[in-house]
Amino acid sequence: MAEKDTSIRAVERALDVLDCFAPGQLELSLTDISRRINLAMSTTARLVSTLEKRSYLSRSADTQRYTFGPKLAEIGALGFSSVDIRRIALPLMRDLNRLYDEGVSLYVAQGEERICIERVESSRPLRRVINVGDRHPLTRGAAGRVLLAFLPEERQEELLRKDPFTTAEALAELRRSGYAVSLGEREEGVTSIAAPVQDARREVVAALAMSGPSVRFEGPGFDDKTAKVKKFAEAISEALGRREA
Amino acid sequence: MAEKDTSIRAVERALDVLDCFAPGQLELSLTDISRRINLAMSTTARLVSTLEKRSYLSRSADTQRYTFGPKLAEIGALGFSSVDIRRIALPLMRDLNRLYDEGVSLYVAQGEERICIERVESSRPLRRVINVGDRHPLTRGAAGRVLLAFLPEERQEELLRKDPFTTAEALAELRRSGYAVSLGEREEGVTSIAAPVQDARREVVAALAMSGPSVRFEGPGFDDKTAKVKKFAEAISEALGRREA
DNA sequence: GGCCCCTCTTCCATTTATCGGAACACTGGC
DNA sequence: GCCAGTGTTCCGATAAATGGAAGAGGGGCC
Repeated sequence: MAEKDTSIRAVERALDVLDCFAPGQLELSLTDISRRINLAMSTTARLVSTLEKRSYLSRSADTQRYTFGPKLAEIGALGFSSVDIRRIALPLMRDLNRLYDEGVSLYVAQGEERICIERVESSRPLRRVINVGDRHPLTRGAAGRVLLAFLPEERQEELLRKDPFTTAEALAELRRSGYAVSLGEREEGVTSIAAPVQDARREVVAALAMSGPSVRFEGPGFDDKTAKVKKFAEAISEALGRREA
Repeated sequence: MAEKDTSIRAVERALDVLDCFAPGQLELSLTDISRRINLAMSTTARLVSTLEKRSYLSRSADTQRYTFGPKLAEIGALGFSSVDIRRIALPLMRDLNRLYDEGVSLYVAQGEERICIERVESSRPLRRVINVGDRHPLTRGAAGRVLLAFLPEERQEELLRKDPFTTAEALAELRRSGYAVSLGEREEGVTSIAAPVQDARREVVAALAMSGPSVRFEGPGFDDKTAKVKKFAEAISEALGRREA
């Protein structure tokens, strides 16, 4: 990617302000920042004020010094909980895909839906094509049920009331077994196996699913595939920082 | 704090770009962004290019779409590991302070030093005054040893080689007992009790310390104070997301 | 294969936002 | 009371930022 020379100076300067903050340098005065970025006080004040207005910086009422604002924590958390999950999961998804040459997807919950955030496609001509960005109800499909099963209980009840496609008992069993299976729920002749992915705090942040034509999933190899999906979901969880119990 | 009306438009626009990204909207094209912020394609391209140059955004080579860049994850993590630890810990530090009317501090490690990032002072005239920002060697003092004890082993050995004020055996005992005590190490007549604070991943990210004149710490109440410091350090750890073992 | 539409890049004349210096207010230390 | 340092506000000057236009490239459709 060629680096353009037409960047915007004011924006670079604002980012220079953010770069002033570092471990051990948690709070800085206006003068501190002005000196580090080597700009006039009035210029620095305007930059800092703009970042503060947008909650990227906060100003302490008592010390009048600046720190990172809540917006950065929010963006940081968002960044990690989406893009980095994909990056970390993708190599393992490819490994799973290579084992069986079946489609492997990663889903996250959003509202009443689940969204595919990463996908490794099968090379076989007969395949269930899924695209990154595809959305489906949480109540439908194996990956949906996996995500639904680990939502707060009242949230589960609310969604089940609206679309009683599965039951609280089935979700409890899912939490026990650690995986879900759907046989042609969204598409006739398609089977899907899904398992939960946890982060460092043992929160379920995604569902790993492997799916394909039912003719390839039925029979003696089914238990092996189920075990592998669970194992790879565990591996992704560990890669995300979840420690052994 | 009066909100200034003289913010910098180009900076606001760049932040508008960052605000386009949201859960479920992990990747956006240039056109997506341009439409959301209602600016010309050329203007949007320059804004996005500047953010990409500074690693606040990344551009996917295959899809040509933008996502949050590594810099935001880095800043987000930094923000949480410093300012939010203080905010979360402060109410509990105040509670501990009220129990005994002694000074309560929170330290983090940086390089070969520890830094005081939060402080609740005693109201008594005889007190050991400590300021936010104060730095001391990791090898000295109760809080220093607490932080030192949970560093990687080779890092401990390196620091002990430079300043053999404590021993590997003492650090092992500290890890076992869960607290450290210093009697006049940095200042004659001052006692300090410290315990480790963990985050959601069970990493020791800070040391909670209560200190004051030794005349007030000696005697029958010492064990009670020690137990309380440990208990409050646990409470702070739980508030930071660390689950029960 | 050609056409159309959309995305994206690059360039440049114009506009105005951005800039920093200056003046001033405020605060803490001596 | 004075001084030094921090921070705020204002304004004339100028260069940065802007958006429109032209064009390249790619994908989909016929």
